Amino acid sequence: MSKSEPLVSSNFIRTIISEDLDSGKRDRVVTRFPPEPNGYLHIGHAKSFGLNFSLAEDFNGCCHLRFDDTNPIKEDDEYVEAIKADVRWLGFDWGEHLHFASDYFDQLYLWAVQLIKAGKAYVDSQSADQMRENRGTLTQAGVDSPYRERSVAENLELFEQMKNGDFPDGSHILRAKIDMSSPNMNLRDPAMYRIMHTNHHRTGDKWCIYPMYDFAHGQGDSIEGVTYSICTLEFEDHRPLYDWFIKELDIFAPQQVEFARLNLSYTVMSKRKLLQLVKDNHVSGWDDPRMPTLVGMRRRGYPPEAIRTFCERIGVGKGASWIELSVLEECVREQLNKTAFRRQAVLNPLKVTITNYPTDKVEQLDAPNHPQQPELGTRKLPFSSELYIDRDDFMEEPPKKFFRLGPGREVRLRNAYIIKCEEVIKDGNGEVVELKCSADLDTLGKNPVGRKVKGIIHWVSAGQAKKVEVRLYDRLFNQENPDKATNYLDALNPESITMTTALVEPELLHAAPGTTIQFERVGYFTVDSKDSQLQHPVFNRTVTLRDAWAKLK
RNA sequence: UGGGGCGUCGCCAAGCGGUAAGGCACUGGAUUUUGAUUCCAGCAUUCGCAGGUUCGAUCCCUGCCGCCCCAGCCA
Repeated sequence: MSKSEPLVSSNFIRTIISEDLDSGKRDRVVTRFPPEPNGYLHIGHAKSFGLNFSLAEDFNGCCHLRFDDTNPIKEDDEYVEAIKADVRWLGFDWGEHLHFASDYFDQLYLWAVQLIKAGKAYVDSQSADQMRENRGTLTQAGVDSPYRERSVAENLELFEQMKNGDFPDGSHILRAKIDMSSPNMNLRDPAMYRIMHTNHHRTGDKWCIYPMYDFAHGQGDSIEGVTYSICTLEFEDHRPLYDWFIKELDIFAPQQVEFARLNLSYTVMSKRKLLQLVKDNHVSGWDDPRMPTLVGMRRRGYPPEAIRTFCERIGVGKGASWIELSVLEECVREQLNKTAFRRQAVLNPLKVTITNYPTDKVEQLDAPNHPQQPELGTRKLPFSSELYIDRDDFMEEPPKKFFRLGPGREVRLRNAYIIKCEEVIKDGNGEVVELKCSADLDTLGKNPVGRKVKGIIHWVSAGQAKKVEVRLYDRLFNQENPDKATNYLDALNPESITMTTALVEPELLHAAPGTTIQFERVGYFTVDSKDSQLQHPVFNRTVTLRDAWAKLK
């Protein structure tokens, strides 16, 4: 594999694979993404499956999608379908390789019997509490279970009875016989099978015993011929157990490789916490645009290409890392800047009357859909004597660096004329309610001679503008790491959503759900796919534009 | 404190014994009918600390220090 110009930076996993391929230790690359179907995928999962799928792509191998459905009480088909949709949305394809750990339940059972016969597994009849007590602590060896030396025949019979449903949940458990004094807790006779009289989303009531992760994962990898089983750091301690089962069973040996999971500033990634945000109505659902879930980001308007770029850009390592939100946002802007049509929208209107423009005239100006891509065409922009501009673009007593509108100042109306503020009208409370301006009607599509006008502001024509609902989203949490708060819920940003109405160009009323538009000088906005109705679009702010002025202030 | 990992710029991250890539952020400056975009420039004499090996060490060795993970019949 020689890449003339590496698009992505190298990482330790690529190095391992390249070396294995060169030395002949491996002759192909098979990876897998193994989610448990118990919730929605988030951006952290995207890092994981992005890694697995692109590794397979780059090394001409393949990547399987396998559902690790070994714990029926938490799993559901709803999640299976949602996960498949999310992986596809990001543009990855598992081809024929859609698998389920539950496909292997028969084989796993046979292997468990094999280990019992070899004296490597036994049925323990201690309670969960007793087992915990006898496991010892981090610095103290555990003690053997009183049932550890049961005969093979007795273990075989008990295990069979477990399978047949003769025992209630929790009464017995199958454990691997390894070493109760191992410094690695995972090797202190780990559980292999537990009794659960629960209906499984795929196998129904065929089974009432289910394998644990440790007795299913590596074997699933082995059955599928996975060469690299890439997982997160917390499984490092499980690797000796992973290898132990493979060795004792004498089956094809995949290699487990661990990398650091993603942490994104100003958000949380744990499924438990995301679930709580949903359940306690801190957000509107898994697909709330503030959620770090893929469904949430999709609804927010983040393009899949941006998320893929993000996953490549952040790299892969073994150190617990925190990625700044700005990295993600920049990926989103980068993608949207290339594709989003430009439109004008006023979020906080201030009336402007053009005193020297006929009151009954409506002019249809031509404005480009994209200033850098003329091939994307133009649209008609209505102009009249009554306009709205954004309040932020006017200051009665502007500071030196402010080059927008102020009394006696000139400014360019984007895509239209240069105007000059002649009069400021206030209401009884002293609040500015209207600006009377004159327009230089000789400045359409050209600059005036003899003077330079630096400021450019956006606007809409009052008579033609349409009112739409706009939701301004901001980070969900106030703290970079919400877990540093006593309770992460205390770090919730009370201003993570602001509802408002905006005045927009008329034709935006018909924008299709899911399309993203740049409101010039404001940000990117996506038509909400859930709450928008015909003639009543709801716009989600996907991300703001970079704002040098905001920094100057 | 037993075991397993990790420490390279504010945040990520290459580098694998020959004298510190890149991205984000930040700072200048140019172009611009988005204070956007684009462009150009700047941004670690130094790789947690202290020793050692070597002609030469971020890369090897030793010892400290700091951080993360593990005691589910969850994954």
